[in-house]
Amino acid sequence: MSGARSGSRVRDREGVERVPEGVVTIHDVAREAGVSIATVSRALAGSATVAPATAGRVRRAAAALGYEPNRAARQLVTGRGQSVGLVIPDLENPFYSSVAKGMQNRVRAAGLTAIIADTDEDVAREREVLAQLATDVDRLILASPRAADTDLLALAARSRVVLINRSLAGVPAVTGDNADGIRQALGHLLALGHTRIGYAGGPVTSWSDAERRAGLTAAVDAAHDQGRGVTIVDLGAFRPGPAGGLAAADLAISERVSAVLAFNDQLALGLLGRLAERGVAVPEAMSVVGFDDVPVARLLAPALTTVVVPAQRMGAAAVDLLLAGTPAARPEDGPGALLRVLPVELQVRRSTAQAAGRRER
Amino acid sequence: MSGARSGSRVRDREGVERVPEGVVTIHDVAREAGVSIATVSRALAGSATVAPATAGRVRRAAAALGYEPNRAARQLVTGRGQSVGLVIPDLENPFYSSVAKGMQNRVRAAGLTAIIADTDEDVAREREVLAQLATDVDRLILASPRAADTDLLALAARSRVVLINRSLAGVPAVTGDNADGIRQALGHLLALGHTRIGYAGGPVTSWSDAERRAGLTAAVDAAHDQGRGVTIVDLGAFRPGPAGGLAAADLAISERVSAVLAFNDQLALGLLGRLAERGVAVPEAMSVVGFDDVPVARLLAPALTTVVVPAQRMGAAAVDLLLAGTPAARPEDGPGALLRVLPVELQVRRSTAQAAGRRER
DNA sequence: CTGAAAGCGCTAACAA
DNA sequence: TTGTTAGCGCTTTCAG
Repeated sequence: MSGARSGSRVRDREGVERVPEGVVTIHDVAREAGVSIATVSRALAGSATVAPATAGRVRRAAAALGYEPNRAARQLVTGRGQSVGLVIPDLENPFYSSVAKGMQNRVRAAGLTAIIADTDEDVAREREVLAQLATDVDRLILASPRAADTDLLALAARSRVVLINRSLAGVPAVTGDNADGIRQALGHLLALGHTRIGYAGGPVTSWSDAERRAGLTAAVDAAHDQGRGVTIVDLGAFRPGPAGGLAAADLAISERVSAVLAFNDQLALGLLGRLAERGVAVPEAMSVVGFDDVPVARLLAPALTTVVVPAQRMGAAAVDLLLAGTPAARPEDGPGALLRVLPVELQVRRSTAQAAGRRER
Repeated sequence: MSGARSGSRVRDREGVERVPEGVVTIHDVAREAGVSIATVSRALAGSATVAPATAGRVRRAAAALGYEPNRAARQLVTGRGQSVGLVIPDLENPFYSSVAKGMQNRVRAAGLTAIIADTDEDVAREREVLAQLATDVDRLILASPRAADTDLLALAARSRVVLINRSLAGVPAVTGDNADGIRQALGHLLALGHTRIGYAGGPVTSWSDAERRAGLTAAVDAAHDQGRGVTIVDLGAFRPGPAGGLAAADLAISERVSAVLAFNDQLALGLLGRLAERGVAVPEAMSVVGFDDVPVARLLAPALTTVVVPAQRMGAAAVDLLLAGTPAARPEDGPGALLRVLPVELQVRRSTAQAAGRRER
């Protein structure tokens, strides 16, 4: 094994010395600093067993040469990759864009790289993506995964996994406080005098939707206990894009509800658009509440009343959980042991008003 | 060098044979198929110099064992990575979300992985990101880069680079037809009788904005040649987010223009919001035209008239250009040689109407 | 505290 | 057509 192979290539065909471009290896640094490559490796890794003077010399040499360690080589020997994967249902959904942004920022701050994959809200696609990603990434963040519990568990057994908007025994996860969010939203509508309220749900496979529905049921029960009557009309399950909101709007009108709680802002956006098209004034004739608070929500006319979910923070939190010494999955712990629930808050804007019947107050 | 080291680990401490999980190497496949690792490598790479029978055996063995080649190892030896990087200014800008989505889809279809990095519309951040990315990716797609020509050229000399929304001598690029788009938009406004039109520009560092301004000037000159008078009021340069649109709206009002051409939809969104806030009816009192056609544009009330730029297709096209045998950068060719200009089309919706003075027609 | 040396899993000459 | 072998650049024992 010849120890001095690199460096020769810093001379081009004319034999002129040039700055080695991009191909500076650990050997070059070693030669420059007058030490062995092992020492360079240790010094740059911040090992305590390197004399301060030596370490300084190495660091200076590395900087002077513009040395950047080769990630492939490092990964090959350590077996641990330098990247984390993020799987999200739809990059064009602003909520996930924000999650991705927060995640990507934090990942890069940690000196790692973020690999992002989009599954188009499709289970089969998700499976493909996961299989492909699993081969070159051993740390994964899954946002709103549609996969079955067993598949997720199998994945978590091989790789470090953090879930966003889903909880599973023993797998660390980050979610928003769905039940509380829907409770706040319902409370707001009740305070405005609405008694017949539609719920435009998300996909049946959505864990978040299940949580929000459960929270809604609980909140309705609580209201009844306090002697307040409310009727929730289940408008159905919709694809969580604006298109789904169109259908939901028509249903809301024919069901004669005075307010609609939408599974997410995308749905609410579609609702607003269709309602305007059909000449139903918002909020005068119909109140609409969203969920997520995507950036455009406040720019709409009327601005959307919605539950603020800290999307970027969720992405960042997931990274933190992933990078922290997450204990191995232990199903005995049950869900919740590693669950980070972020608080959410209702943001009242222009899309909600008093129920029509109560207008005279 | 011991040729048979792996495989021993398929027995765990109790000595029970198990399916080797995730650590199947080329050696395991070679043993299973009864050939050498070199043959496995060739067979799986689809080399023609392998006997069909052997190739079949290898492929079967690989499948049976669930073999997935180690990317780090491959990259280390070939020097060529399996991933392509995408650098975009802002993931939360829906236009770039779409670009990212199109890019990511195509990249994954090609069996590669997409690394996405966000620069927050910041030159310094972009530099950082580029430096970090350059170390582990040798194929890069840069969307609307803010970096100086020289830096970009230097980068292109080391890595395969494709630009989106920027053109540079010898570097392949994909853009929308900015001049034509603005021409269509202006023509629409002229047809509606507007004669005093505001232009809400993007950042001064934006190549797209420069193109659109140039296109606007040319279109105005053409109009004058046809005896149609138009005055374009430069409202200024704004950060391309909705916040920028707020300021632009106030300026548009005080400048008494009857229509505004916005650099992009984000700006238009902010404009619409602020205009509504100030009680200026759109389109009755003020027409607004955007650029990009982000998904929400059609959902606004009023729906936004805008220039449709095929964002996803741009992302995909950039990948195609990147993966095709792109010729090395040859500045002699000048810009244009490797430039793929995608057609754009004005989509007329509700945010534009006849100029107030002409209402009586 | 430092250096020598052994590979990580794979591809690509070079032989056979 | 196939096998042998030399590394890719790096981390990490194991000796000094």
